[in-house]
Amino acid sequence: MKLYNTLTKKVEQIKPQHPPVVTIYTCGPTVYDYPHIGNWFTFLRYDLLVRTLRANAYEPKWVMNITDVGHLVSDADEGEDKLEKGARREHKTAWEVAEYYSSYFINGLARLNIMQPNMLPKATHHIKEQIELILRLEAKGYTYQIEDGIYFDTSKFPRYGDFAQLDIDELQAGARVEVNPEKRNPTDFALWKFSPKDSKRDMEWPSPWGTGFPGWHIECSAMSMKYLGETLDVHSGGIDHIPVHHTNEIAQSEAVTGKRFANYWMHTNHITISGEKIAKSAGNGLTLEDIEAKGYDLEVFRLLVLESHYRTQSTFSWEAMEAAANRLQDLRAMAVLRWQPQHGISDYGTFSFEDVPQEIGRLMSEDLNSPAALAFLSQVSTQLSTVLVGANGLDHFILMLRKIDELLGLKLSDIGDITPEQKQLIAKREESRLAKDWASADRVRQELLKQGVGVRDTPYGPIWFPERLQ
RNA sequence: GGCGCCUUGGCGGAGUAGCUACGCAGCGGUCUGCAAAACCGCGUACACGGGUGCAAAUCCCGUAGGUGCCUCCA
Repeated sequence: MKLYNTLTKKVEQIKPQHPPVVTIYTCGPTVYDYPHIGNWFTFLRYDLLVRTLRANAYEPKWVMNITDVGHLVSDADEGEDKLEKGARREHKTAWEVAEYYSSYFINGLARLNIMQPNMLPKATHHIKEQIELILRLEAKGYTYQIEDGIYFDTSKFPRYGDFAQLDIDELQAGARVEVNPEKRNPTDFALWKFSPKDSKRDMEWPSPWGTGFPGWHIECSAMSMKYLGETLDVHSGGIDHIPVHHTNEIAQSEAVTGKRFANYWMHTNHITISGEKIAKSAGNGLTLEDIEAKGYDLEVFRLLVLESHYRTQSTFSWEAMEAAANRLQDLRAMAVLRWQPQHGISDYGTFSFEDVPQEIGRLMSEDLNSPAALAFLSQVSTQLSTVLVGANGLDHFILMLRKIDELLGLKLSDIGDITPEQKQLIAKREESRLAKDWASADRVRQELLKQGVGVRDTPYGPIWFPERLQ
């Protein structure tokens, strides 16, 4: 399987260190507010990575952290802790805020049918590991202390700017923010921050240097190494993390171990709404609830995510959601053929049922080309709606649906049968049609439509399909 | 101001040298009692200007527009 590697700027064949296991570390959410659909885009894309690895007979070992402390309003280690800020906003403690949004997030993964990570470690549960890592850095001479904390001296790590192709001097020249004048280099970052002397934080811990809390970056190194070892197979995250967060992770991790931190870096691009990026400050941070309020299943949202490639900046709009909803209806109409074997289903034309998931897997294995996989699936769906031969292919058809779901997570094989009453209505309509009682037949069709069941008449008899209820 | 990226038909969106995906919407047709269903067909898309190649949407240079990061942020 191939994946674009930010480290080498090339699409590469994945070679895990200890096949079939593939270790994956993903930068998870900072749990201080509701995630917006842009956040969910990225998590759906990591899900595709894990599903595709599994389809390739790998065993992904996936760790996603939950940042519940220390992520400051500015990545440059300035400003407030987001958790503390969220606490003030909601008149709760930082602990309560973290708990609430962690649960919400984990629940959201399930709602979106995202594969459950093997572990979802929290930063606050790994303070000891973070302190130990800072001690090791200190022992190697990478740290220094100033008034507000312990910092990593990036000038001691010569490859610092390589990963993000940063020109450090240019960054300095172009910087628009004031850097802490005590820092030795503008790119230096906090490993441990001291609690302010005049106030008490909700979250703070003792450390060899004084009471305080860990810097944002150190948690990822500490937890990934604890659970997945010193060198990861794959590290994934949002494209915005390349210049600061991941650059810092690499610096502090490789400074400690002397080994490469991750062999493959996967970065997901962002989505825009009306040509603008999603940002809380822009007020366009739609949530899953907003999608459901418009009457769309979350599978529709997943299909929309699949329709674009993870490395291109893509667009969200309600028009696009509508298109995705129509497309999903087609796929569902194909899936429910399994409940209508009297019409017969079997292998056909260009592809056998066995070939279909294989082809989808092949396309996904080419740097997660989900748009191509969907294009293929749409062709299959179109052909299947007209080719109906014999009932002996039913088992293979159901297996095909399951395998497609394993790859794409669209839950096509989960769609159940209609009720016996609804089947009776369809039979009743057939009787009316035979009697040429069109008024009665149309009345029944209307009744079924209200229940979300559409019927189309074919040479093989009536075939029902899930109709969108709006 | 610095450093990147992008520009494909009405919309979304793949493809990255040679048979011009796919979906949505639209139009025309077939089937049908009818059909909102299904199927078939259509619109001659690759920002603009140069260049390299037998061949460019695909490579190179330039122009225009957009956008990302350097603040928040996936």
